[in-house]
Amino acid sequence: MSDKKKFYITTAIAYTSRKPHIGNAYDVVLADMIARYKRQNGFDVFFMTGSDEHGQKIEEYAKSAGISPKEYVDKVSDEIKGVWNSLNTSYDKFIRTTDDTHEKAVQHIFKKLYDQGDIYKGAYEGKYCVPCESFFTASQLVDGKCPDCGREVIDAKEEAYFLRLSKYQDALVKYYEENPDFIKPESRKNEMINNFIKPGLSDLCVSRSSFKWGIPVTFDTDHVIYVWIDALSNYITGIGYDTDGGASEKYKKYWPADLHVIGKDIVRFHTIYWPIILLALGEPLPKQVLGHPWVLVGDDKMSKSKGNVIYADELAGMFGADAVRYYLLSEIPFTQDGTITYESFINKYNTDLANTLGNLVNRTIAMTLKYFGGTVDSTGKEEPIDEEIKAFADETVKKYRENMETYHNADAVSAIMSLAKRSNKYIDETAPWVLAKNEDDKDRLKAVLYTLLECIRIIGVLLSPIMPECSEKISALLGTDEQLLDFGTVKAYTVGEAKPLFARIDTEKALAEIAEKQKAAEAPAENTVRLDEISIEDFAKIELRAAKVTACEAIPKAKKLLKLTLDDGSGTPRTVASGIAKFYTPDDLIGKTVIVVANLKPATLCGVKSNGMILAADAGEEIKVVFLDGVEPGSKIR
RNA sequence: CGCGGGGUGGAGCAGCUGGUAGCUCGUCGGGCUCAUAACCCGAAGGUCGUUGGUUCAAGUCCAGCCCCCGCAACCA
Repeated sequence: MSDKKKFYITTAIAYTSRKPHIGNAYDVVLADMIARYKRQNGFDVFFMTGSDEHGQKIEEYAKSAGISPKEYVDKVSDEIKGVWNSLNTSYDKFIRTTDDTHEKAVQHIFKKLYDQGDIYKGAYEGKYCVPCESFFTASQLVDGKCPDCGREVIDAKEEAYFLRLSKYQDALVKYYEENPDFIKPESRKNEMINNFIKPGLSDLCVSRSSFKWGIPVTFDTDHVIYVWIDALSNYITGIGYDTDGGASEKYKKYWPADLHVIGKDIVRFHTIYWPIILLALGEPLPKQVLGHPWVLVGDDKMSKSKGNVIYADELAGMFGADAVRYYLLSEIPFTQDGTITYESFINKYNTDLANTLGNLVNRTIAMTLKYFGGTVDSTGKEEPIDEEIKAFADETVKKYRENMETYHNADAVSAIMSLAKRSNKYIDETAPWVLAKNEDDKDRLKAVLYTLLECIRIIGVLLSPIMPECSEKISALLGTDEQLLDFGTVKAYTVGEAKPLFARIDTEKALAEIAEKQKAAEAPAENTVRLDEISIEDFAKIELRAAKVTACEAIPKAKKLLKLTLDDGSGTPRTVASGIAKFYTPDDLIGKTVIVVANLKPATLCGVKSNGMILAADAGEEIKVVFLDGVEPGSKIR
């Protein structure tokens, strides 16, 4: 029986639609750092991550891949594990929402909430257009009619199950008030309160009947349990929660979670829906939710279609897991989105890891070997300057701890690097190579090297949650695994052979290699994906006409939309909305002739009724409208 | 007036409860040679988006405005 304090930490479970990119991996690396830090500080840590494997999207992806959803998620789930493992993450459990135990537990949870009246069968009520088979809210209607086809709509309902959020609203607000640190960073809390709670919570739809790939509602098999209850529950089902009160020892020990580490995009689910589900179940609420920012590539969100995705396991393959962890943990700010590019990655690697840290260790070990055959102890002659660096080391440990406790990891890392820099400076100040020339200075030289070795040892220990491999290498080099952070704990050193910790990267060469690889990988990418063959008859169904832009204006509420008025030769002006406002001004377009898809089903965008679309090319980031010269409006195009 | 975040030396960021504007990279000059062409020192460079207010004192508090970025509005 251990009397260690427990610490239960989770990441968001990754959605198995496709292989996770480095932004998804940040979640797990961050959680892993915290888990390792807590372990190092004597906590009994349980660290869980996993994959979220249900939903319509997966059903569709599997279908287009020609395999069953289960086969599909098995594959992606393995990929996710592979990426997590490539980053040396120390999770204790990887839960999958297709695990039998999870599915059963979720069904029990759903049933329990239903039985006690927190979930009820209701209906989406709305306006329904029968020919279009679509639901609309009153606000979507145009003149009270179907915004798509303009026909009359009828009142209609679609059955679904709902969770009563309103019932627990007050309890939730109270929890926020009593636990001011529940949501981190603070700004996200304000967002939740202002955006969702203040206006009043409306009940949440927790089932779907439009797709099958999910956990069935036991007592109503037309319905499948929707993501909220399914995915969020993983945090308790994964450690053995049981609605019948027969929860496992593990559950009793670890719940409530001490920290949910998640991306900022799902803060709402973890700080409103999840607590309410728990309130309804009568279980304690998690102590804290950390909503971290995103990792962007350059200025952009990563996305496959932009071709700017960076994968963590590939980076780790090239430069090592530690380097990837180091970048993520030192370069991503606490509240704002961070950025990664190959250039910045390599730059950071070279300056911090190779130059500052690696070189410090290397030169110190080399001198210890050269001047003392590798063995040095604390009996050397001290001088006042030694006190300075010792004080600096103590200060570093303090700063590091403060920042680690509040998850300001970038600041914690920068404190460590400051000590490495201070140590490099100390070498310059003491000039060991000068001392080595004079036998009388031998004692002084010993003190200098001993001081450096102690600093390096401390650096190594501090780094262990951030770069576990590097930390181990350092302790192997120093021949000690002493974890105490007090300066002077280790009295004597016998060092190993000097080996660079991080080899410098030749930036240009590395970038060229990466570019090469990308080119090879990009060739068969989305741009060149071909659709199925169609017949000439199919093509003939599309009516393309030349049309002259007679008027054009921006749509006030829309950022991307322009409203065009076209002369298509029919005599009546045609209105079309087009998402090109970022690339064209109205003046650019007026008087020009474009190609319009004339028989496209009308739609309403931002309150503008659009009859057709104009043709434009995706030119990288830009969109270029296809213009025609010298063609009469109305001319047929084929 | 949909919601939220942000605008700090060339780039990327710190600056919590107000009192000499910091860090990393980059640039320029110098030093050293133990070390991975690494390390150390110095310098140049900021009206802290803008206007007004509170205060003995404001990036730091308040108000208005401008710009950027997310989300939402199903970019036909």
